[in-house]
Amino acid sequence: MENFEKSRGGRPRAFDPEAALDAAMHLFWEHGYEATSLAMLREAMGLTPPQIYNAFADKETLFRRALVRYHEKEIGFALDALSAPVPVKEAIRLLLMGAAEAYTRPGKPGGCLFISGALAASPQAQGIADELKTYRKATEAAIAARLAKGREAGELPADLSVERLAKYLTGVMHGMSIQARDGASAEDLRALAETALAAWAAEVRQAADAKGGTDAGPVLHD
Amino acid sequence: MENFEKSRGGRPRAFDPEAALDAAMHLFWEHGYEATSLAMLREAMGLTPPQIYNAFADKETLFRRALVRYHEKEIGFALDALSAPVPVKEAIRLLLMGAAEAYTRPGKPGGCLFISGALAASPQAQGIADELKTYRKATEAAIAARLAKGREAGELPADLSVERLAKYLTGVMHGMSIQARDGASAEDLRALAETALAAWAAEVRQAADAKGGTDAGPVLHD
DNA sequence: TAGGTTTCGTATCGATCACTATGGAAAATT
DNA sequence: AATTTTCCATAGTGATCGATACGAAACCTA
Repeated sequence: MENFEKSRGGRPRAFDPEAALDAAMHLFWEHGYEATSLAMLREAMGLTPPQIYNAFADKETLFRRALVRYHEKEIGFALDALSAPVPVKEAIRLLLMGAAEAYTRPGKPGGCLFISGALAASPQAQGIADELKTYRKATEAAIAARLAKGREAGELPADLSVERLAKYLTGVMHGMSIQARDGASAEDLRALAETALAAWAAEVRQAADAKGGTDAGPVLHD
Repeated sequence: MENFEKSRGGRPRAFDPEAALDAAMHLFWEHGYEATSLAMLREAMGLTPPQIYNAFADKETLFRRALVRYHEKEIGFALDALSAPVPVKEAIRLLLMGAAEAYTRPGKPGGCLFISGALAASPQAQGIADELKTYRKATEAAIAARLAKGREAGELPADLSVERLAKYLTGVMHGMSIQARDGASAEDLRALAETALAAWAAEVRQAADAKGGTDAGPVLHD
């Protein structure tokens, strides 16, 4: 596993590319893509500009590599939760609770890089914003897929809209990310997740009630 | 109302400051504070740099004025909903449905300026990020206040945590803002809000059940 | 050791950033 | 009309942006 990249002759690198990438990832996570200057990266990575550009091509490539590393190293909880051999409700619970922990990890920036990285961007960085949107959409799609699997397994009402519920759950995670940025604690986020999960029960109950013929009408219209 | 600022002699302005501020607000809304350059502002506002600086001091002051204008002109729905003479549940419903509409208004950038403006920022723009956080926290506090008022009116269980519920509802609004940025339609957001409001009913029911002595246990643990 | 290859450190590159000095033009005041 | 005051347009300011040119240094192969 070590020395994966074969030496092709020439002077060897005087730094660890993965450690440098980690430093860059944390900086992007904290300040976003455009607001992170090369001067800041240089200091955090402990490298000179030519070292950075030789190893990572340019700032945009460095950011995209940081996204991949973030996806692999920081938010594995999401894939773990959605692929866990548990009922769909428990899987979603693991997902939200994992987010509560990952978004408030000590020593790490609050929230999710896929949101903080570039919600708004200059026209020049539109491609970066689009890339992040793609990551967010992939999460939503993964949630929808897990919900659909649960529905097919009979764990959810057959007439439940998984797309709609996935949008809600993704939105809740996004909201948790911003709350984390605003200083919410892991416990705050867990409480938020609990309330969000209560909606799940209500939504399912509502669908089940409608199915059973005892339609109680819109839940909130009283 | 017109000619509010008295002429103090000298050559009058050749442009409408409010129209220029509107243009700046939309640009900040779309691209965020730091990613909006003066060149972009100059073109969108139809002004020369000295005109901008004479009227608005500097970029930061211009942005803060844009925030005030946004608060007054674009998201009045929030204050309207929270101060409407209706039961608290209906007020919150108005709030979320108002957000669904405001975040997807045709011809306007998606989402909320208070979120898109600067979730992440460079160290130099930390003050701007803090200012936006203050606006977000004010919304959360206003929601909590309305919930507390409803609780005192007997519309909510006495043991309900308004802070916790306010954090959830604020988080949902934040999530709606990001979903809007990612292309969600007003109908998508209304559906998201409906699901979020179902959580409300579940949470209240849960508290009421616990109060009534028929504790059914955590809703989702089955 | 000679040749080839890659990275190293130093010193920048042009472009763009937010911002302003300057001087004349236009309107209000006297 | 004379004076004062403010705004206008032109043309730039120094600073920082992302990204490099250059030649020396350090490795490999032969």
